[in-house]
Amino acid sequence: MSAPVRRTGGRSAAVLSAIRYAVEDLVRERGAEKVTIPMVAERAGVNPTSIYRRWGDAPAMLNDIATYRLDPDRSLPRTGDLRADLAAWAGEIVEHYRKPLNAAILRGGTPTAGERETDCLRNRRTEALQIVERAGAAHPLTADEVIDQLIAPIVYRAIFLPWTLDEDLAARLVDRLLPA
Amino acid sequence: MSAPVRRTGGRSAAVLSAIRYAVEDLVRERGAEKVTIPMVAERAGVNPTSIYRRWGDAPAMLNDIATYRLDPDRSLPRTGDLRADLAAWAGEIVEHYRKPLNAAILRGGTPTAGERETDCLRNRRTEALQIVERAGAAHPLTADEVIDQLIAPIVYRAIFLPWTLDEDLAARLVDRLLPA
DNA sequence: GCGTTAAAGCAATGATATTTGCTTTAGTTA
DNA sequence: TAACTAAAGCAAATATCATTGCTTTAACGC
Repeated sequence: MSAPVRRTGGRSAAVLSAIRYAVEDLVRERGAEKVTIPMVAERAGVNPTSIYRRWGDAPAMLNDIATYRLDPDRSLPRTGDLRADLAAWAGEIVEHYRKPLNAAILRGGTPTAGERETDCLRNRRTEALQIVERAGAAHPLTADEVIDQLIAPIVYRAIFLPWTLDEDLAARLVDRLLPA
Repeated sequence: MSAPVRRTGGRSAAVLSAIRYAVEDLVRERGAEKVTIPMVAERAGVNPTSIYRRWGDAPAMLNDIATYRLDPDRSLPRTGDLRADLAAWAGEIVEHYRKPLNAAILRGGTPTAGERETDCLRNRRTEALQIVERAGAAHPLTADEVIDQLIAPIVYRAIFLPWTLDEDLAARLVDRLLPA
């Protein structure tokens, strides 16, 4: 009774990739709320059943694909200066959500009541922890503060006020978080 | 060609009220993502068509009902002290989203791509403006700062980390916004 | 290569959601 | 209280989504 051997290459990989492109197009066109699985399947030239069996429903699919797009394994800024690190990191995230597609996926990937945090946001918290821990006792900054004052405003704007995500938002937020 | 005379009383009012109760029950039971229009129609003892014609789709309906739940015409705190006013106001909002029902409605009412801000959040911004303007030049505080540092963290937590909405969150956030 | 079987495709089915034209009810104003 | 007609109700027709058993394809390990 060992775990079945996964077959992730070849056709499966092609299908997955086609689905990703299809989802990205459709989310851009209609908004994440309105992409349905049969829709994605048709656009991707793939059978709906394949999607149902892989993810079960649309939110799960979106969440998975959103996570994929901001690489969880990318390297974090590490200049040695907390302010610079935070600014670079936050800037990266603002840049990410400035793309309408990513903002739309964020909106659509909102967790259902009682569900767990989305993968995408859990990753942000892990990164915040790394950055503040690296700074050590020099700056008494908690991950919660970073989430509340950097991530929350960015995500809030991405969801509700996407047109206010300008290039220097990250810098402004960091300045308020770490006054000179 | 004048605007048709609305008939909001009597039966229409009863229908609206029944729908509100039904939505609230259903959101509590299944989460906002999963309430469908035929579902609330049945629960409310109302014809689905009435809902389709009034709102068009479920997100619009949720947004409207969410707006109603935090009364846009309630009076704002007005102690004369900016810090106290902000704390009371933010506390009210935290309290609101501590009720799982309201958090769920918030999640479900998320705007679709390209759409306008939801009514509910637009109201928050109006309120923020009133509060900071009332304080005048004494405190150089902009509505944007209030949104970024009070509303955004609260809403972010309500959506993604609802279990972190504790009673003194509002106070902590205000303290960070207006250091002693 | 070859065999095993995971994963994709297909098709039929049942369940839901949405639209639409028409009828009925009853809110509003005079 | 009567006329006007907005809004609700009804029912039939569509459209869409989701599930399931079975068949076909082709990835992976030897």
